[in-house]
Amino acid sequence: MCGRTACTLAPDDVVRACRFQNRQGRSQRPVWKDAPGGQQYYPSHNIAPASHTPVLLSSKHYPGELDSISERVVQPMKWGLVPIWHKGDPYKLEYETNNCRAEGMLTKRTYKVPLEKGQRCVVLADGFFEWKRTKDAKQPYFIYFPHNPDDVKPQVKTEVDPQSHTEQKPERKPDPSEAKPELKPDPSEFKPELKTEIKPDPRDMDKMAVGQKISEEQTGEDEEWHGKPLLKMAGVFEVWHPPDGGPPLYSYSVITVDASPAMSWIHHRMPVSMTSCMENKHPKGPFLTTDEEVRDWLEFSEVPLSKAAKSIRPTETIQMHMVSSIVNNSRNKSPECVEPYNPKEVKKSASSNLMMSWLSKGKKSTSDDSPDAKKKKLN
DNA sequence: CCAGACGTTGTT
DNA sequence: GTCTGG
DNA sequence: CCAGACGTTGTT
DNA sequence: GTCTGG
Repeated sequence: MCGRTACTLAPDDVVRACRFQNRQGRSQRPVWKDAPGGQQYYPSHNIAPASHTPVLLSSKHYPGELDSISERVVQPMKWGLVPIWHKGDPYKLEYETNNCRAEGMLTKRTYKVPLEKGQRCVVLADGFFEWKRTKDAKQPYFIYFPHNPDDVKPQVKTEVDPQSHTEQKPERKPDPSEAKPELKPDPSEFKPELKTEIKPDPRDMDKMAVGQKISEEQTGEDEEWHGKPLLKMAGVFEVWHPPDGGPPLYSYSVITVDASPAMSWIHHRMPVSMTSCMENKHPKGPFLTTDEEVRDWLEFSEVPLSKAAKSIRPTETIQMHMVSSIVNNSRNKSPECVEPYNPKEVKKSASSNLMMSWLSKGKKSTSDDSPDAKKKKLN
């Protein structure tokens, strides 16, 4: 499934990473548009549903306003689709709409209605998290688009080994749980960490500025994006109008399918990820020089829903690695959330154990609202 | 006709 | 067990 | 998705 | 707003 993501690029870099060929065959970047209600996108290594995150859509949804600037728009939208008929607080949905099952998206009211209005979008992220559940533990993984998709394309092999596609980094050995998911329960023991720690203020993360001084127009020749490629997930969005006549709320759902072999050993569902990209400066020659998957999903007026829906399928073009369980708590925004995690080096001091046992028996009163006493440092 | 739902996940 | 908040 | 709450009164 | 169940 897809219930947690990371997205750390500043708005400027998000649109740079979304370069595309426009209808004239020229390189163009989308135009950034803030959410109409003023909700902010906060770059973060740990993003939970209900947050506003960048979403790519056709500028034909803004006729006469943005479609003359660029063919595409990136706009923050709320994760968790709010149906157009919803009453009450849009942040208190009575149903789960973070994901949309592809199998039923053309019949279920909540998704059929926006899809038939052409409200297809592409959700942008560094990657997403998935928790592999074993007997008594759950191990989080970070899943993302590979730097060199060529190396990830499923090779034609006679022997079917799901794990053969999962390891793209030669310098990193497969982790133990990857070796034999069925027979070998994850050996890493995870002490349920009672971290109440909060790494505050996601706003101070725009230090990933890329040295670009040339500010081209969206329509000129555009520089190539040299940073990490963004993961692009098929989505559906809705526009909800509050009864008081305030600004509309844009929200989205990530479309999911049954997991491909590359992922099914972790989880049985996965988001629909676009495999095409534009970075083609590969030593072995060009591979994918267009982003026609993205185009087909976004261009609702040129590609009918019936055709676009057929391109919905699981992908093998992904990479993944174990991450620390500090990602479990969505209040932890540390970069460590996405860093490769090595279960071998379990760093936990005896003092922290003593501290934890001391904490666990010295509490449990009635109303625990003391915001102090929890200034404990991670690790 | 009106009333009420409108969704996903994982687990058993 | 189930809902809310992040 | 996971973590954490899940409640009320009256008094300061 | 639109579909399903009664």
